[in-house]
Amino acid sequence: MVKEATNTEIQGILFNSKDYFEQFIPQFSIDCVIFGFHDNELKVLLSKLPKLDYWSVQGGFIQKEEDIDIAAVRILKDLTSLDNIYLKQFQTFGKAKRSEYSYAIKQVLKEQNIDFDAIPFLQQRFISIGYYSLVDFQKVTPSVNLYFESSAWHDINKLPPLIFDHTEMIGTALETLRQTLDYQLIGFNLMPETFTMKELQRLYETILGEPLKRNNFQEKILNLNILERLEKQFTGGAHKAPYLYCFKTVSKKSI
Amino acid sequence: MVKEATNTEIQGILFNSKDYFEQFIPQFSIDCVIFGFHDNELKVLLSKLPKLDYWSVQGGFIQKEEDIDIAAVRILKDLTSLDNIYLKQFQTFGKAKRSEYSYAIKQVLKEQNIDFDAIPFLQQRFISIGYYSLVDFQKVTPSVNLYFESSAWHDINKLPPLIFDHTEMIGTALETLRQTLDYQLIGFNLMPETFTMKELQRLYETILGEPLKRNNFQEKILNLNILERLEKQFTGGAHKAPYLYCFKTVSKKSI
DNA sequence: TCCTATTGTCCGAATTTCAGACAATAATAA
DNA sequence: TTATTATTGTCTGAAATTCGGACAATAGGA
Repeated sequence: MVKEATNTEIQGILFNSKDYFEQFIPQFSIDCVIFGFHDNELKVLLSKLPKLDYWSVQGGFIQKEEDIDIAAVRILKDLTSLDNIYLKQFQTFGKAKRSEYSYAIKQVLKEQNIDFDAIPFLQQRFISIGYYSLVDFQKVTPSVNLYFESSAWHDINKLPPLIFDHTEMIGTALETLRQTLDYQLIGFNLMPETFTMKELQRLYETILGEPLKRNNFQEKILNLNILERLEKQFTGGAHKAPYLYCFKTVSKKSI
Repeated sequence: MVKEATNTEIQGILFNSKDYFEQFIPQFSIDCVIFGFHDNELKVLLSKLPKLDYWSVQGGFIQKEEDIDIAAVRILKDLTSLDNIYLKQFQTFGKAKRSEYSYAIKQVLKEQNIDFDAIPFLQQRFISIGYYSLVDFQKVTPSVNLYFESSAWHDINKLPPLIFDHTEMIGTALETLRQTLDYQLIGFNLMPETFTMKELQRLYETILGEPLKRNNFQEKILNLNILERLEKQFTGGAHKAPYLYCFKTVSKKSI
């Protein structure tokens, strides 16, 4: 077991490997699949490795004396600056070889003075607890984790190359979201404050991956009695204007 | 971080703490909630702490280079001697203080020369990945883990005092089982080779916690076309004898 | 003023779920 | 042998739900 501290200069940040071992539980991470809805597309927030077309679900580590659910909230807040968000654990990923970068990737990173092999804490195998969260796209201000170049939203149907088992991870998160949507009203967490019925229908169609009947969808949702009808939205189209709606409930988290 | 090996004599087994650190990932365990069905009751297999009325879901540790799913299969086999069993991960438990024995329990264990405080590997906080499995009650030959006195099946509605967060763990496993039963035919994993329709109905009623209509249950199950009707079962009752059934499918695991 | 595209709602058909009824029958009692 | 009893297998129609088409209302443009 590695114990010695090593100091590494990465992107101008003096990084002390010993800090990791003192602060966090080794071999153990939390990854957070963040879903948002925009332009009639379901998207996930991903971060890009510098100078590589490889992307990653973002995450973090668990402090020595921290509940994992608390850690997940903290990590999500670091990544999105959002609080009080729908956030659920969905699966733990633990293939022995899951968290190894390919030689090619390591080389490119080394050219940029990022050498994970020099950070003992990161050299070990990691088991990762997957959480997924549903956020209001408009409210997120993404931040970029250490070692990454940028963050961006990606359509769930057009995912870029992903590191590790992150493609599978997003797939499992989406499948969990789908199944949960069938019997819980979590979809609303993805909507802005006000919205039309058509926009809500598009969200459901995107998540479920199938078209829904307009009349029946409207009837079903209205019968749930969770929406408040607001003023009409005049979009300028040559047709009847739709109503705007908002949720009756107070806390999004509890829906 | 503790590195030194300590030897401890427990129940006649010379136990080397260093082995733990060399073989397994620290702070990380797998717990396996094993469900069986017998006497019209849904039961879980639990192990008892010696001379204490405290019981535990059984589990094990993950080898350094072992996939967690593989580890779960290995652990289940150790506990039940069964292979090729329905086994699914359902949740990971990670409260910071979840894996601490009370002072009172430690005292009683110490009187029997079981001193967990003397085993550095076990002194740390543990995060545990919960798996649940569905087994044919009749086929299980339970084995008892180190440190435990005996194993026994317990009715899910009459659980004894449990250590750590194991009560919650069993509750979550049961809830997962319930929800999965609604759209997958996993119930069959709990049945013996042959059974009557009434027995199958009792299983469903026990898991779902609600009575079902005999006629509609029979019709629905038969329409699924997964059962093969065998000979009648003459039990000696003064009434029409029911048919025995078995599954058409080959592998139980795949249902 | 008419036309078009979309929205909100209604209503009947199709399907599924639900509940009662009844004949069949294995063992026992008369 | 026959009647009785408890349970099983199946049928059928009612109730509830889902599904799909139709149509009036309407905002803006022609």
